[in-house]
Amino acid sequence: MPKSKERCQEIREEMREKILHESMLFFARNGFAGTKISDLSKYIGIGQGTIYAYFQSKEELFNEITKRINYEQDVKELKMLTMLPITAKHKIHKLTESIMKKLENDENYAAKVTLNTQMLFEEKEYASVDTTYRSDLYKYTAKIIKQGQKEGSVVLGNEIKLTDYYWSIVYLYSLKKLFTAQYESISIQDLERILLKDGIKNNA
Amino acid sequence: MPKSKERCQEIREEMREKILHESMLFFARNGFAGTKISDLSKYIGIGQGTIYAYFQSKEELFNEITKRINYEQDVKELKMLTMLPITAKHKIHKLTESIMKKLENDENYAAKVTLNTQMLFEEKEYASVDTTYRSDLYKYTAKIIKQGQKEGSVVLGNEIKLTDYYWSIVYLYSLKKLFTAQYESISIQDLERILLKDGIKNNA
Amino acid sequence: MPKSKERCQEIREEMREKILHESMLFFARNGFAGTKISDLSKYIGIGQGTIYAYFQSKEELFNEITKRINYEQDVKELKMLTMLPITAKHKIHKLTESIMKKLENDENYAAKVTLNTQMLFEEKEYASVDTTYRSDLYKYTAKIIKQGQKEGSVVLGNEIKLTDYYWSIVYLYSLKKLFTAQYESISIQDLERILLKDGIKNNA
Amino acid sequence: MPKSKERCQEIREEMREKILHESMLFFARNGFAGTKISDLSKYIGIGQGTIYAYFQSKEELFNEITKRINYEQDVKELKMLTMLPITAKHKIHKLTESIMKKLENDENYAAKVTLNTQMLFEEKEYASVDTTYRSDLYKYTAKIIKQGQKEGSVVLGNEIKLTDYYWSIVYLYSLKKLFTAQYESISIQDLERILLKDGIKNNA
DNA sequence: CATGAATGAGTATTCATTCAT
DNA sequence: TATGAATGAATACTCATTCAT
Repeated sequence: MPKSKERCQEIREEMREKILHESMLFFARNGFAGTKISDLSKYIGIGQGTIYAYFQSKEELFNEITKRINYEQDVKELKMLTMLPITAKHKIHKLTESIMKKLENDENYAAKVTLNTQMLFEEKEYASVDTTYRSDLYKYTAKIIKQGQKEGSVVLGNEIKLTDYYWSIVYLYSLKKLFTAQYESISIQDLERILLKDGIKNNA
Repeated sequence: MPKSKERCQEIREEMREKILHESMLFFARNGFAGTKISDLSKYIGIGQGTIYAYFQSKEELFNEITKRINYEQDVKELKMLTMLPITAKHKIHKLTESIMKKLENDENYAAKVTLNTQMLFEEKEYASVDTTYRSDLYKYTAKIIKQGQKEGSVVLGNEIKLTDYYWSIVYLYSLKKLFTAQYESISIQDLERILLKDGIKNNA
Repeated sequence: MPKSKERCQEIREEMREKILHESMLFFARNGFAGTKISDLSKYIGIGQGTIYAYFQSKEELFNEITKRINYEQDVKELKMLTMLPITAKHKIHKLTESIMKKLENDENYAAKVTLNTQMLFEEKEYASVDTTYRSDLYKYTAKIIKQGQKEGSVVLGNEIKLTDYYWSIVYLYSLKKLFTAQYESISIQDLERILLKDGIKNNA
Repeated sequence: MPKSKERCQEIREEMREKILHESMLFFARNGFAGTKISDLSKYIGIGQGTIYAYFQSKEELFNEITKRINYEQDVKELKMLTMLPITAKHKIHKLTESIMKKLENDENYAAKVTLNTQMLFEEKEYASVDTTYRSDLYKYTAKIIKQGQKEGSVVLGNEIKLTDYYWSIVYLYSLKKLFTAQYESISIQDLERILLKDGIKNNA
């Protein structure tokens, strides 16, 4: 009995995870308004009512998902990268490589990024856009850019704008991966070039 | 009577244009599912019924809009640019300049581009994505890229992929213009860098 | 000027008549709820607004029409027939003949009868059904039936019920005329037989 | 689970039947255009949405109902009657009696007949009016009439026209039953007289 | 005065949410 | 607890009525 209670809790948690997980992709593909609960539940393979056993409303589910999109791990990685005693060019290469790998292998990475973009476009206050994770991700990227500009390997210009440019392209290719059938990623070099001065060696 | 009949036709055409024009922006901002006819008609400043006097359904209106998004002018310009006896680098600079100017001044340019992107993501055959205008735009851009690669001013790589990369970023900044309050465009140099090898002089 | 005023009045009256006349048939065919003003006006060959220049509302038009359905002439004829010094059998024959002729030749007779029937079926008080004209028509018909029953030529039974039976069949064939493409009327004998005892000679 | 699935199917079928059944009467009373889904659902005692869980549209529901109006049982009965080794007069009496009884006791009989009439009047091809059931019902009735004419008990005249006449009156009294508050049926003799020569004994 | 485009109240239909099983 | 049928508020669409021309 006591064990079953725990087990029960576990099962609940599992189902909740499942819903959250599957919904992320579905919402990312169809948007909030374009997602019908009936379709979503069919997609997940559960009854419509089940969703409401775990979430109060479609909106709560969506919010929960977007909350989930946490870049903790990403931020942590990036932070460490920032502090490494290597050239900015090298850091940018590492970062880009890591992003492209995730985009390639982690299906949810694209959904995560896409939803994040969607949120920005919802009728929420645009001011509050700079949620923590984002500002952190940006902060560290900007730091690297600044370092690179000093070192002469990164193009000149406002580092925040360049940061935004760089990440926007990551968003863009997340969208592409999510929506286009025969997705073909850009190369690491192409993405790097957003920031790096194009030495002859890069593409030679 | 005969004159008034013509005039009547004219007025009808004007209203149709008005609806089409205003709806484009609204749909671009809110998406198809996210657009309510009641809101849209209020936004346009007409009665709900009026919309149905010109279009059979919300869907038809949307389709009509997307059909409207024609890049004829853009394609024509680009075609002429392609054939000019100047360096690819110069052509790319001209093209980029022209795009940025449109993005800055023509509100509908962003909507056009955004809707086009949305269309790509609808549940249509992804195969048929390469609608004419697009393929034309791509065709000429690719030509310039090829020229540039020969001339040594453009980065190496598959010219179609590079073309897609370049235009994708135009889409991206159209989205940004449409949806973000304090939109700040990238610089011409930033966009050029997608294609051009970065000579030291560019950003110095 | 004074003449033009009269003429104007005349023209107005003509148009009103036209609308009333054409609408009768249209309403008879489609019912009140099934009639759209847009369709009706197209059918009449005038603008929608014109109808509202003569009638306050769709309902007023309909009411005006039903008011118009006056059986004055019919009642007068029947009254005279009733008082004629001839056998009931003869009277019934004459009446039946007259009805069949009208049904055959007067297009509006069928519409008139049909609308009258429709009115009975509307959510009006069923009690008030016995509008004057009707009660008059019924009164005189019943009188003839009574006479016939005394004379032995008419079937036995409640004379009101028989009256209703007889006229109902007139309604029925009005409907048929109005709605069926290849309308074929019943014969005078068939209708008479509702009331008359069938002498061998009748159909021999 | 397996049992519950069957049961579920059963329940679905029941609801569908219920909607179909109740709607028949409502449509018969109010016509297609005159029937609002909101009113209908209130009348049935279900939510508006429920109707759409079983039928795609108001029109489909209406069509389904009219399809439902099957006279199979009636046709079967009549067919058997036709083949009985008795006089046509007797057959007509039996048929008439049976009809009057149904009209009296089966509320849906009137609705069935009324809707059938309404269908005839819809903008369908009038040529295709002779749907199977009807032609069967007519075929057998005509047969009896023919027999009666040979036997001398039935009035002369085209048997199809007489058949139509006879059934039209059944329609008529179905309408009356459905729509008039104090419905009073005609007598069996009155209906028989449409076909039978009036022997003195009949009404004596 | 006649018109038909524009309007918005009214009606059909959809879909988030509830609830009996 | 999971389900999916039922619900009705929200939304798409229609049509009687108005009004500028």
